[in-house]
Amino acid sequence: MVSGPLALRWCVWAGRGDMGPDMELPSHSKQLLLQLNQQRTQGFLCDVIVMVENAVFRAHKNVLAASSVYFKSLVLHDNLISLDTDMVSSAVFQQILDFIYTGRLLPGEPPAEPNFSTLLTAASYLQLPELAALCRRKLKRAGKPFGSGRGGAGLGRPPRSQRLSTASVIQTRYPGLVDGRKGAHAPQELSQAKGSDDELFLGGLSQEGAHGLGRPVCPGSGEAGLSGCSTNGGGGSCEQELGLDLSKKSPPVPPATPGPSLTPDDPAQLSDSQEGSPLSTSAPPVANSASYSELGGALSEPMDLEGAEDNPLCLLEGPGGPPPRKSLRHSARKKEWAKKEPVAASPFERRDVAPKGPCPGEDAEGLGDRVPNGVLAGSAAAGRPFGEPPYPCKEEEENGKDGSEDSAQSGSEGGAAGAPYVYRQEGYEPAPYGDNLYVCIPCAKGFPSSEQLNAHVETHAEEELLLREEGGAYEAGSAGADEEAEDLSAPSAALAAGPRPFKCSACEKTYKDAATLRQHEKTHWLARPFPCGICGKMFTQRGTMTRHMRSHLGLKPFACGECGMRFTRQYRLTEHMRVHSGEKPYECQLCGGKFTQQRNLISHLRMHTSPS
DNA sequence: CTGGGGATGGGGCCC
DNA sequence: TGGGCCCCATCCCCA
Repeated sequence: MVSGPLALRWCVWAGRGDMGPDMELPSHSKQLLLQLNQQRTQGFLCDVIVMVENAVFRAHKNVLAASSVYFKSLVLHDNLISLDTDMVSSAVFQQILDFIYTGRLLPGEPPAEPNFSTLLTAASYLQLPELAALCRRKLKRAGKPFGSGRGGAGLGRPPRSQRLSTASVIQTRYPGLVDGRKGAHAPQELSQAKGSDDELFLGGLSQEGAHGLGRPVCPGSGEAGLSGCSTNGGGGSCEQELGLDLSKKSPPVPPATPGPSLTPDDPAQLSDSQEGSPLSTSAPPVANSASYSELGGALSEPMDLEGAEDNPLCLLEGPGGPPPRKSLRHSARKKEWAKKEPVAASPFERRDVAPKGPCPGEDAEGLGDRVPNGVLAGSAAAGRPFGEPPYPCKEEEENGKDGSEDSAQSGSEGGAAGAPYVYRQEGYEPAPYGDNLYVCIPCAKGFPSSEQLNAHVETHAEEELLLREEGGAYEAGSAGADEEAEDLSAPSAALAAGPRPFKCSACEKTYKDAATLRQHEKTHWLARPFPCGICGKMFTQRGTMTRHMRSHLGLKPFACGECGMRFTRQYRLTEHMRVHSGEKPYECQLCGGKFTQQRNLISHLRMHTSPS
């Protein structure tokens, strides 16, 4: 098949040349381009994702490669491309992508004359000679000096205000992409980094994204929209049916699972798989050009899948078919989330714009008028990798620059009462500076960021350790930590399994190292520092959040070698394998009943112990 | 219809 | 950061 751009070029060539007019279809190239652009906006057959700032754009490799040598080199080996945000902003890239697909410079959002300086910079960077020439002409005509370097008028990055409007640009242009509910758009996100399993799942992601974008759908376990996409028990077999090996660690699934021998040039691989894409490590590709945060922001009602059927992007419950069981389960679970976390405020705070204090007129939950777009405003501005959720990045936290974590409070778990370290969510001071939202209860000190509070807490622990090592009693009061004075004798039981000098000041638990203690102490916080970029659910641990993201994205790295069923966790696969092996290692001591899973034994034991 | 078991998904937490 | 394990919730099947 002649690819789009090739066909276009052929057409151009043919138009010029030897063929007679009767051999030429004048509208062919136009129609072709129109189709391609339409497909792009729908995400249909898009096989590359371009990440700019926090926005992601889906496109076709062929088209990009045909437009730019630079892209050509990039898309050859990567399905996920990250552009230098100093050279091109998401807003500018939006224009450029439009240009590539239409041959025209479309007005921005709001409609305005393109900034040819920034465009020129970006065009030069992206090696789009035609666009660059166009920009030069325009600039020359306007009598403006131009250069392709950084700084001044040539800056690729528009002013922050402009960058902030990216979401609205995207939203306006592709409303369906950002209008939906959780899951329905399952942004193709890579929350993982550096060769993690998730890296391999972009294929699945793309596929899922494509579900939502007009491709034939094979959601979860249900409708076989794609030929050969079979229903499979717990679902999730589509990847393998599509020839996507999403499993790095588990044994390859026999049917239709290509080995790693595929080269990047392999069309099959080009289609969806992200294997081997180094850039895929940090970027959560989303729909066509929806921004990560935007999705999150738009998905501030994450549990609500109602109405998703109206949306062509619906991934889980596509129209015209009974929702697969899994979808229902998902739906039910999401609602359960909603029940559990009524205060699921959007975590996507504009951290660098909004004051850490209250937004005027903000409601109690912090849902008010806040721009649900932390990444766009903050992370993106900071050039934060896409995969980074919209909470302060490590560096920022370490520098104490951020970490306000000032958005959502799940509050449903985490031990509000008696928590020693509290994120103060009420009683904000309007002052933009000096509101120390993180309070160490033992010593009543406030800190502007969780990281600083962390560091402070660590000093408590280290102090304690030091004092223990010196054999001295912990001196209360001197450091204002008198509340901790009482419990300094390490529980001997805990020490039995090795020294565990780090004791939680909120509970009796002890740990071997400060890091684990810190991790544990976060469970006592009201604030959960790690929000899901898709649904906004907050987590105390990054790992839990990334694992959670997998569930959004249908990332199932672990495939059963027997039946091909896939799982999000290795442990699940291990459990599952007992189904095939018949192994029932868990035995009820009361009735002798055997179980394949411990949890089912526990459930069974309850049956014994319950009054009924 | 109900209860029990099998199986799966997700979150919390520790290592 | 990921693995492993625990717990809870849920669905499906079957007696």
